[in-house]
Amino acid sequence: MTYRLPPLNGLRAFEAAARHRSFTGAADELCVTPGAVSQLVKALETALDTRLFHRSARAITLTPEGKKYLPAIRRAFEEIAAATEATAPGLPGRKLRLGITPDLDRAGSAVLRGLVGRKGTRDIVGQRVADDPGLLVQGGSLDALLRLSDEGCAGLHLDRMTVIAADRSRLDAVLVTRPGIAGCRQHKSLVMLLARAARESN
Amino acid sequence: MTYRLPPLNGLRAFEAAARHRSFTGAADELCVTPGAVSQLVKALETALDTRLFHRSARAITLTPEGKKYLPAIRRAFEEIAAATEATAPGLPGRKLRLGITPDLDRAGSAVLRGLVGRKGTRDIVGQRVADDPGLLVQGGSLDALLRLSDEGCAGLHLDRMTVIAADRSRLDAVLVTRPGIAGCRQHKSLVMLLARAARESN
DNA sequence: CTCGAGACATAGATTTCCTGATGCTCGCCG
DNA sequence: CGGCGAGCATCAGGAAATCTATGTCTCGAG
Repeated sequence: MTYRLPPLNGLRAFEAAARHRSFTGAADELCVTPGAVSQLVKALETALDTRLFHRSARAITLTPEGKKYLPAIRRAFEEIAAATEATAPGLPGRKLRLGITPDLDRAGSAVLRGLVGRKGTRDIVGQRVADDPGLLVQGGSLDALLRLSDEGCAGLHLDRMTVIAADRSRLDAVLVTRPGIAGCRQHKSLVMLLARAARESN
Repeated sequence: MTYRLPPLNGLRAFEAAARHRSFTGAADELCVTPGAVSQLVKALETALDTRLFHRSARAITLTPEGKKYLPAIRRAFEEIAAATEATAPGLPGRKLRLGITPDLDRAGSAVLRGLVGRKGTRDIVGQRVADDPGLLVQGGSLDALLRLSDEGCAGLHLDRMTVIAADRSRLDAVLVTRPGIAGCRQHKSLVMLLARAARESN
């Protein structure tokens, strides 16, 4: 059996852009520039001869065709991601080493305190570190870094998060992750943890 | 949600190679050289840090990890292919124009005669043409060409088929298809038709 | 033993892809 | 109403990935 498949990297850009409702957001996730995402999506649309997004100056929205197309693509990627994680785990048999910058540590978030604590969680062990994405290089001492700014993170995976400080104020933080790790079990566990904490403190 | 995905083109090469049990066969399908497939698979194995094939001089076989990995990948590609065909059909609303070379036409296969007949089938209309893959260029008069040789088909999708002649002898034919069309509904229908005819004449 | 098929390695060439700059459009706000 | 600012499109140039071509090796068939 032979498959008729569109450009797969374009498909990935499409899925990410749809999820973020933004080419810029997708670009952060994919560690490329917004222009690259724009080109990938356009190439996909050309290959399909079908428009997937409406573009306006401020936002993108899915066309009916895009809406129809997306769920299957999402399922397919979930399937691939799950199988990959099962066959070749991203962080086999160890915890994700999370760095937390002094700024954030000082804010005294309850969740973060739990992560830095004696044993961390099953999947994560936190530590206070300098605010330096350079610690994330291959072979470095960190797998991910939670900080306030997204500066100097070219080529790194970004997730924007809200962190609840001790005084119940909300901080806009950025979880910077080494590519190749982003999306593995431990990383998902971390993102979930932070998202739940933010959601529960309304 | 963020996905951890391996190199998608390598995944495609992996799936095709597993199906053909051969890098060369996969290369035909993907319209590249066997060396390219070899490199894509190796890059995938490196990214996963997991060996997917055992290589011997004459053949490749899946490792246990490869065996475990394959079904999910296959399901994912099926999902994508189906969604793509549903959202953006390869040959929207028309029949596949199949060329049949004089050699094969003369052999007088019953199935082929049916295809060339007045109306063809629901999906296919056949015609006798010269043995020239050049007819398959974009904008040309053919979508696929059934012939005996695979010469001069660089960059075109190949499927190897068996055709039953009028005298019940078996001919090794090659179905050459324009890339971008291979795998669409009409093409699948054609491949099925020929495969069934060959199977039924044992 | 020789031959052929097929996998691998490498180098060079080609193509793809990404970046960075620039321009545009739209909504917001003074 | 006119000046931002955010975000997407586009383009040219360059970086990076990918493909081809060639040669080598191994194995199995004859």
